[in-house]
Parts: sequence; structure tokens; C-alpha cells
Amino acid sequence: MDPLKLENQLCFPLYAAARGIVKLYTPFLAEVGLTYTQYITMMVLWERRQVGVKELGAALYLDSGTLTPLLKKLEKQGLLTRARSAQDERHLVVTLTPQGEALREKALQIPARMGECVDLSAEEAGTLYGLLYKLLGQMEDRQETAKLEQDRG
Amino acid sequence: MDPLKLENQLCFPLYAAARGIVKLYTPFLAEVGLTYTQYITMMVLWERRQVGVKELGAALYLDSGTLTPLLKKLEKQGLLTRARSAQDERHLVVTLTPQGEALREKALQIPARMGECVDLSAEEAGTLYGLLYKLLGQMEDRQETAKLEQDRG
DNA sequence: TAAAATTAAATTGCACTTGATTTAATATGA
DNA sequence: TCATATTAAATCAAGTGCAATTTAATTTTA
Repeated sequence: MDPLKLENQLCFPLYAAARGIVKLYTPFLAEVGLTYTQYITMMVLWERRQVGVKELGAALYLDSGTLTPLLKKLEKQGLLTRARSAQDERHLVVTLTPQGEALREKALQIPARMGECVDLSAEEAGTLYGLLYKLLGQMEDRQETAKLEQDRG
Repeated sequence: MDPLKLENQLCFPLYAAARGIVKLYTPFLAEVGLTYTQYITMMVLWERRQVGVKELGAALYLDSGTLTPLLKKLEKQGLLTRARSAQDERHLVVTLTPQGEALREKALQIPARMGECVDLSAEEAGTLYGLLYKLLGQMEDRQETAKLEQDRG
């Protein structure tokens, strides 16, 4: 078995399916004026109302290099506010605005419409979900040990 | 169950795991001077030696907007050549060079090293592989029907 | 406590991705 | 056959992602 054959890779369908799913979301998200990354950012805010950039990055596996310009855009759209924490000025706190909260109602129809695009049984979806989070967990471990090794050197 | 909660999404771990895996590849690929997208492009060339941009895009689910600049970079590195087809000048044919072929030997160690980073049983990997290709297949169908509907309108 | 280390965002540079448009070549049909 | 339609790449604009560096604030420690 050729280890460099595209069809023998597990990573490639993961990479391709992820882009494909985001592409499926695009027209639905365009109706509410969001990109996919903006959408998952808003999801965190709809859950927590207020969150630091650091925690947001931990939740989404994204760093400030991606989040800073994205949050500035969402602020400009009036969906959130950005302000330094009074306790620790290094922390920037992001807060949902009433407009941002209102957008949630419009977004509520999106998951169901996406669901119609994907035909997996509940069991298949559950299995996939579990395997993906297993992978994510292992990758977090990897990043941490790499980090520690780097600090030691 | 809140449909807009991050942890209730199937798409989010897919998106995050795909980026995470590519990040794991990065240091290994840096040793052979490739990015992940360049790596899977070379994979197609290692299999076929010669391929049109159109077929390459079909194999990788990428369009000329991504591939054109990427192929120019690989050409500049001497790994492939780009030339218009004599039969049909609209087609650009990409061909592996001896240097590109030689790079394959260096890349051969990468899949095993990546495998060490991910701890899934053969059965789990097979299940994940199957589900991801099932998703990819459904998304292809979606894109095609959307395309047809658009052409009709 | 003052210097050194650490932390959190922001910034910068590079490499994608994608949608939309443009350009060039080929195929079609009145 | 010549205008029209189609096809394939290339180009362009906008939005990520990420590594590396910088800046500002806070801790730690000698």
C-alpha cells in the first residue's frame, strides 16, 4: 500500500470535508451577514454573552491573529463591543450587544437547513462527532507536549 | 437542546480537527519545503506524473484561484513544469520533473511520523474515513444540484 | 522594590480559499 | 461560416489562519 497515495490518507478527506461543509453554510450565513468564522464566534457569545479574547480563542482553537481583525469587523457591524478589562488591562473583553442578541433569532433556522444538506443517521453523526473530538483531544495533547519541549530547550 | 450551541455542532469539530491536523503536518512538511496544500498537490503528481489543472482541481476539490498561484510556486521550485496542451490551448498540463520525483523519497517518511501523532485504532480510522467520504459524496451532489438550479434560472 | 519574566493582544508577513470577473480558446448552430 | 455559447485558466478582492514579532500590562524574584 502506497503511503503517499491520496486515497490512502485520512487527513485529506478531513481537510476536504471541512472546506465543503463551510461552503454549504455560506449561502445560509450570507442571509444573516456572517462568515462561518464569524458565526461560530457569535455562537460563543450567544452562549456566554461576555467572553475574553483568550477564552474565545481556546473555545474556537483560534489565536489573536485571526480573532482581532474578525472581532473588529463584528464590532463595526454593531454585534458586539470590545473593551479592556478594568482588573487587568491586558485582557480584552468582548460583550454581546442587543443587536447581536437579536441576530440569534435570525440564525436559529440555520442548523435545521444545514441538516437537510447532510444525510447521516443519528448514529453515524454521533460516531463522527465522537471520533472528531477524540482527534481534537489528541491534538491538544500534542501541542502541549511540543510547547513544553520547546520551553525546556 | 440548543441548536446554536457550539458543542451541539457536528461541523465545528470537523472544522477544528481539519485545521489541527494540518498544523501537525506543518513541521514535517517544512523539512521537505512544502505546505500542506502543496503536499497533496505533489501527491497527485507522484501518482499520475502528468495532470491537467482541471483534473487536479477535481481530485483536490480546489479551483484555479487556489491552484494557479500554488502551481507557479512549485514550478519556480523546479518540482513541476506547466505547459498549455497542444490539442486544446485552454488546458494547462502540469508535469512532474525529476526533482519533483526525487522529493517523493524524502516525503516517504512523513505519513508514518504523522501516524505517531494520532492514536486511532484501525477500525476507528476506517470508520472515520468512511464517514468523511460519505459526507464528501453528499456535498458533491449538493453542489451539482445547486449548479443545475442556477443554470436553469 | 526594581529588573526580569510572563502574559495578552495586536501587528506583520505569508499562504491559502473562495466568489466573481476577465481573457483566450474551442465548440455550436442558425 | 460567423456570431454565440461554452469551457479553462487567470486575475482580483475579501476573509481567514498561523508563525513570529512587538507592545503594553502584570507578576515574579533577586
